[in-house]
Amino acid sequence: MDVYETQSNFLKAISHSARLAILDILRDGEQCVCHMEATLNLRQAYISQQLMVLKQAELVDSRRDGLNLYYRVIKPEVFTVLETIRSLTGIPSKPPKHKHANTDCPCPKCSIEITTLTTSFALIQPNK
Amino acid sequence: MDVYETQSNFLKAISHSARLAILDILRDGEQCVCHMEATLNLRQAYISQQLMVLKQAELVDSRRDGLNLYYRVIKPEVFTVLETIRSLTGIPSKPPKHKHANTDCPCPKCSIEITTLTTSFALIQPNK
DNA sequence: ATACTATATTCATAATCTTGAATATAGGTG
DNA sequence: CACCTATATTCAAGATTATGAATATAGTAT
Repeated sequence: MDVYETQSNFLKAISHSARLAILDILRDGEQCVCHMEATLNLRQAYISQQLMVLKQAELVDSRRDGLNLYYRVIKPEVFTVLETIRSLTGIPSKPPKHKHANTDCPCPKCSIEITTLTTSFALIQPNK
Repeated sequence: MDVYETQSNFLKAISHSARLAILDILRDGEQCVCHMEATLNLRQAYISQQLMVLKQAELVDSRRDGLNLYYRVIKPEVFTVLETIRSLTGIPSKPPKHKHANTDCPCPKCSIEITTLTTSFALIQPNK
């Protein structure tokens, strides 16, 4: 496969608002699906679909802990790309870490960190 | 428009092999369309279409000099993105500058620089 | 086993992107 | 003005992506 093809495939994997939002969540470390669901206010199946795209692109991987699956970014350079894009599009650099946008996520990890919760995020609209 | 939307639109503009190839050509400064045509071995109308996409994304701009239109990248950060993507996809960093892949470009600029020509590039296949 | 929870997969349709073909236009030249 | 050259635009069909809905599965707990 052509080098530009390889690169465009990679870019295509992240050229999607929901996937960008997911990656942004993973910026602060692994998170379970239920957490993304609660934070992004998107249906579970939908998030799972997008996670599969990221996984196929070998950008993320998951780890099971009991009932929950924790996803994490395995190619940290992707954050460099996101930061550059952010600056390119004139979006203020790193927004405040959004560990948890609400308290609806019941996973153990969230329950613990819930105490330090402060910020909330705008919902993303599916597609444009 | 949502921030992630803005970012994904930007990414979509560059998630295309022909456009990546064009940007790569523009890495070394402005170039006329005829030059890209000769270098990439793609039809003029096609290249023009892709240039319009890049232009709409405000990634490039053009300057006329006589009969020729010279395009240049106006957001250099895009090269940072390309470099990072290159490393992400395991493609050896900057390839040799490909000023001119062949001698078929008749524009004044090419005629002058033609003397230092050495490298050639693999053709890109439209789409995947 | 049964039931429950968290997450994945399949399917169908709509929306968007890709690309070739034909054609138009703008600037330059005689 | 007539004609050439370089580049842009329009159109249409095919390919790919996005996404909702329904459903499946894997791990846990009883």
